[in-house]
Amino acid sequence: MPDSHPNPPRFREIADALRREIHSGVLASGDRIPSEYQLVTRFSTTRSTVRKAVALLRAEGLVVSHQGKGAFVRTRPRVRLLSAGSRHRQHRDSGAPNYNAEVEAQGRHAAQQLREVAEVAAPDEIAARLEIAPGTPVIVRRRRFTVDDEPMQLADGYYTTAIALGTPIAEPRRVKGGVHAVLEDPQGPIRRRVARFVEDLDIRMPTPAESELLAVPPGVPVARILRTAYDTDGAALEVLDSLVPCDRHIFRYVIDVPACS
Amino acid sequence: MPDSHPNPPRFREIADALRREIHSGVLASGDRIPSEYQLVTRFSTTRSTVRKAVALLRAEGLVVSHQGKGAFVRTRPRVRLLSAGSRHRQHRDSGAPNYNAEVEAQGRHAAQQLREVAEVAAPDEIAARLEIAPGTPVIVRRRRFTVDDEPMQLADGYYTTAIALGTPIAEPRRVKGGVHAVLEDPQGPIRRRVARFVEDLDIRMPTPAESELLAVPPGVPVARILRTAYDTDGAALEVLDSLVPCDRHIFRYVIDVPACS
DNA sequence: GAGTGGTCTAGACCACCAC
DNA sequence: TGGTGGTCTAGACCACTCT
Repeated sequence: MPDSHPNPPRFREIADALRREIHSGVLASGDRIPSEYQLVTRFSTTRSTVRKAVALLRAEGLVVSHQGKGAFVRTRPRVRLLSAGSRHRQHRDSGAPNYNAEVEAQGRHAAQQLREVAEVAAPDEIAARLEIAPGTPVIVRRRRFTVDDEPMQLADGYYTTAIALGTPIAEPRRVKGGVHAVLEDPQGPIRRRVARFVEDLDIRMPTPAESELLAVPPGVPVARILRTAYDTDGAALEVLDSLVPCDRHIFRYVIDVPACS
Repeated sequence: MPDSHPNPPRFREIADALRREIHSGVLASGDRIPSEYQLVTRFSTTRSTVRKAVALLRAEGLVVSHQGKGAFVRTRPRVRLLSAGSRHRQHRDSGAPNYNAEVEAQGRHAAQQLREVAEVAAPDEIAARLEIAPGTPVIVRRRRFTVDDEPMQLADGYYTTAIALGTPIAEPRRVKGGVHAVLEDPQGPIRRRVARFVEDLDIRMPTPAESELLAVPPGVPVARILRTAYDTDGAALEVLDSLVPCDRHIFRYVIDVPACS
């Protein structure tokens, strides 16, 4: 006797019921949700229907499932990513200013790997921001940040050859004091002051390749951040192209309003 | 003769093939992708398998499907949301500084509706930022922003009664010149200067209720932004709680680095 | 080996759309 | 009316995990 599917469809009702239990705390972070067969009997339906309900929750980032073990309510330990001009110099000893310091301040262990230093043709978006022609050779430093051994961020720094060649920035090893220290070193060859950052955030779902690199479960968006650093004359010094999983971060921006109109 | 499913599963291969066609331009923005039955014959599989492949693309935000019509490659017309302290005063005549001005500058029509002005008990997150006890009565102004009649943002502004009562902020109508003008009006009762904003972005998948309010298709993340405005003494003046669909916006932050260390 | 989630087939009915 | 996507059932085999 198929009384058919009224509004809302069955799988949605099941997902709603589970979502309520998660938000109300009946199912806490890390708990295993009932197995598919348990849900089949509880809601008296078939397995594909409960699977569709669980898939919805997975797409919302509320649960993760592991073959052979079960489906679990996600935990979201998060790191705050802070962008604040006024604190930039205090923390610039890491390659990505603020990042390491922020993480350590939250009692966790931050690390970064230098994946590659190379000379490449500038991609369009990078070239536009560095104010050079697309395809011009540029230096790229590709890094990967981890927190407690979990991948947290991919960050590629781009520099014009005019700035980077002949400096530690173009060398395939870590830069003592960080790249910004080299840019600003009053005794160094560059001697420019970072006066402004412009950050563009594009938030979307990851491609399969990206979700593998960052080990993000399905249903978790990523932020693609293009941060351009300018000197006091308004010339672009660096473009940082980074990719961060949104479930592992909270973004915080501090914006000071000048007194003059 | 079931030769079973090798690595990668069938539905993933199908999704990959379609994704390549979308990214390579074979299927352009707005194009209809092949119907499910066409895909069934093309990949010689069953309908549920191709449906699962299309569901993946939908979850990635690459396609939207309409019952009875087909599935289409998504178009993403976007508005830039700019947060820059230095331009704040130039644009503050709208309720949400910068927003209207930014949109109009991009040649589109921005509008806002005042959904409600009410006195409510302060939610925890709001209370913490306003530096008052949770549950204390506060004034909330709930607004909805549209661009070319499409919902683009929900923005609820919270104010302490100490600040708002007896001012236009607590009145259920639009505030001439915007709320910030009232806060800063040198002839008005408040006379505080907005000196700093702190924005916290939490990016996640929407709840079903939220996706309905904002008319976001599945597979599109939302940003929940809590922006606190502080005066020159560091006292909180306003907390703006907003929700924006990420596929309709690009976020831009301009951060000025002070000269002194 | 029992239990779990992952994938797939085969077929059905429904709701919506365009002709 | 025929085509489209949306939902559901019933049953199968696989891969993984735990005991």
